Amino acid sequence: MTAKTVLIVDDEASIREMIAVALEMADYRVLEADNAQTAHAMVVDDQPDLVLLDWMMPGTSGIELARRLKRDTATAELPIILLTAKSEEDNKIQGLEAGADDYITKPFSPRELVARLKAVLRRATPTGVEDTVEIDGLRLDPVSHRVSANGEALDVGPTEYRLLQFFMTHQERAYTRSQLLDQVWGGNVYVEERTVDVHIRRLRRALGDDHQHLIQTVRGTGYRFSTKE
Amino acid sequence: MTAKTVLIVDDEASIREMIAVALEMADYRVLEADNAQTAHAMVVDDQPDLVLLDWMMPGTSGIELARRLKRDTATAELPIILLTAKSEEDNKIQGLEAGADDYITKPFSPRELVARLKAVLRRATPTGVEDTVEIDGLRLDPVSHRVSANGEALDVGPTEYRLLQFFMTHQERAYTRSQLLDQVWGGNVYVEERTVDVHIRRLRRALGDDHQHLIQTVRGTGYRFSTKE
DNA sequence: CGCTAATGTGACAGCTTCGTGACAATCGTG
DNA sequence: CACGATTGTCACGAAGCTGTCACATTAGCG
Repeated sequence: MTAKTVLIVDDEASIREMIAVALEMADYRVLEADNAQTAHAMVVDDQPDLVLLDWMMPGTSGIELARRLKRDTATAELPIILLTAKSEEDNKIQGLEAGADDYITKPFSPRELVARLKAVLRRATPTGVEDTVEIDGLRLDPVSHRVSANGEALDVGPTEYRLLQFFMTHQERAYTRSQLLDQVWGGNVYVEERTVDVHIRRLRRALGDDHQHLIQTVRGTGYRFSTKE
Repeated sequence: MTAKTVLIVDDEASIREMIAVALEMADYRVLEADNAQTAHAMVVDDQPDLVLLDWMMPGTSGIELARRLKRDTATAELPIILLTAKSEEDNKIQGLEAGADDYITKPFSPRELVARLKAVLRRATPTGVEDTVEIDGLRLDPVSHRVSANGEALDVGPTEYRLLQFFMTHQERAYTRSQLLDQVWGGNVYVEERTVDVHIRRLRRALGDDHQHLIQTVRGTGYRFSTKE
């Protein structure tokens, strides 16, 4: 088994250092970032297996970054452990709601940190890598987060990307607007059902004349992705 | 799709009224109760699909009722949305711990209320799994929501689809027009019986020459789906 | 072979669902 | 903070579906 990579996000260098040492002794690869901005970039570029995220940071807070990562399909599966200086319940709950998989209250022992980190990694879905899907000349690459038709790049918005990814991995099946909202938008969003129509429209337009027939309307029900007919 | 029933529990008549109007405009059936006692009785008797529960009420508080409903297996699955006048985090947390599926802070817009109610109901509704049926080269696939004859897709309207699905899962048995209206259209619709004939006609046409013999007329009674004769 | 009741069929007005462009609010970014 | 991108919502028209009718056709019966 190859060593797991952990991204530490904290603005205090001393803490990063302390954690890094502990993790390296436990045979993890370590990346560091001191703000949410670069952290996000590193998640995209280096694809760590887990993120250790400080709750309190100047600028975008840790929790914001967590939300952002969980919202994006490409990074939604990435396990996150929140570090929090306060032991207040509020933080715990907000953190877990934001999608964190665990949280650790400072001060903590390196031992404890490593133990919980292992536990989270163990729980983490082994899916990890998402495959590139190519159907009928239409190609979606989760790694580069790009869509192309016959080699030519298509301009697809974030929501349309998620929608397309969902469809391409769930072909030949009709979904109601409700189900799409659940699957693509996420369970607890309060959005009108007709909004789905609009994004279907945007996706169809982005796919161009060659491929929009793949997104089919199932009258009275919803939509379906299919190569047939 | 049958209308969902929502039980509003609040001691202030004016608030109930406001909510009731909003919900009725969105095509929900509305029940009202002004205390936890009667609310509990109505849950048992009328089996609403969702409960909108005020947090602050004289006597047994809303949260008590929520706990009680969640504790009882018969009502544990019933989604509950808490209404709370205070925006304090504490309430939110207690409410969610008591088993509420969502909470809304007053004041709220009717729009928001309906939107969140929809979202909660969406999550609560289990997706029924239905099997593909294939008879004599005619195939109906509930998953892709498609009908095909010997592999070729058929263009079937929504009502004809439901009609065919019913027939294919209830072969070799004659149904009166009245029974078909009950089973396919749904219990409480007022529709002329002859309307069934028209949809039978449309279904037969959609099935094409190869398969329309499957839909048989039972003179003086109604229709039957059968491969025989 | 006529007669009658039951069923088949085409047409159509009204209704529902879907496609689409516009727009304001929000988000992400420099 | 300002700009462009993205998002959710709406209004309106187009397209499709539904229920009903009027009339044609058929089955059953004496």
